[in-house]
Amino acid sequence: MSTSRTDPLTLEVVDLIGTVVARYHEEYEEAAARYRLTGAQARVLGLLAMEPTAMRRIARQLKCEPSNVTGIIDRLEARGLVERRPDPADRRVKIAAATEEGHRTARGLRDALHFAREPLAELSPQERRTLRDLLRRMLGDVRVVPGDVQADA
Amino acid sequence: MSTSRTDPLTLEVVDLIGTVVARYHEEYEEAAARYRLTGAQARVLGLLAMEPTAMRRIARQLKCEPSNVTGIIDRLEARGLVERRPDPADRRVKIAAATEEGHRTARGLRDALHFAREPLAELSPQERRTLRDLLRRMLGDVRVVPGDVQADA
DNA sequence: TATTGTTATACTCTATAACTATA
DNA sequence: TATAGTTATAGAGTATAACAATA
Repeated sequence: MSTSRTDPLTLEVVDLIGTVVARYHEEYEEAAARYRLTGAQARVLGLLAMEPTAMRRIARQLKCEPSNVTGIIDRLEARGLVERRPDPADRRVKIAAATEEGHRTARGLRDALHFAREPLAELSPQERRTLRDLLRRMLGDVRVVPGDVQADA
Repeated sequence: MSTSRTDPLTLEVVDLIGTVVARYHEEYEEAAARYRLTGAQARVLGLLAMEPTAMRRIARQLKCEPSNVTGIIDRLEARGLVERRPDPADRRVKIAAATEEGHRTARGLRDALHFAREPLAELSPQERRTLRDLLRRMLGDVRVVPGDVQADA
């Protein structure tokens, strides 16, 4: 399989994707830094701005150990961006939720992500559709949309 | 500028790119872990497998402070994957280079990166060309190819 | 017993500042 | 004096193991 590994065209596309990945991260870290957040903190805040989430579930979404989430939430909570709430249904679980200020920060963070807009603005709607379709096929198309549905675990 | 920010098509493309970025990183970390390397170590080893490089330059390419490179190279050197050589031209600089085993590891690492091949294999040559052109335009086309030419500093 | 979140510990990456040896 | 690499230090993310509270 994959006779294409050394094919120049494939290599160039791979290289371009690498560039996209690199630029995406630069911009993400930059935007986070503007709010004095680390990448991990910004990522978690973004999650919580979508939906209050139990610690365990945050760990799954971050693909890290639950013990790490404690510290990240601690730091966000110390800055008033997040709060821990008890789960009425199960007294073992704690649900982390963005505060009002947390939501404001998450909004600002999202707006600061130039990458999401500027480069794509170069492309016409038709071209964006083409890009979308190619990316979909590249990713196998089996994209579970938002909620993540704990397809992990 | 950017009236497209809330346009569903653009949002979907942005989301797809986010998925590409996430998958790319997962695979990278996974491949590195298979060789008991951290992401940073794998990245540096990859660099050095291309070309022996002075400490300062490694820092620029990693976009981190030079002091951090010392530790990363220390750990790679302790495992026999990298060695430090003096620069005949300037006795202040040290040049890090991959050892034979370092080159072998870098090769294995590269081969382990399925992402580079599998997903692209789904696309026909014509589609890959289209994807290449779209990505090029998206990235502004001003891509300085490999060598990095210390376009930073 | 099993699970949730936490604590304790250790390692790596990161930035900052001060140091050394060259230049 | 300026630069290359290092050391020292501190903060953050990470994994592992052990623990309390709850299920």
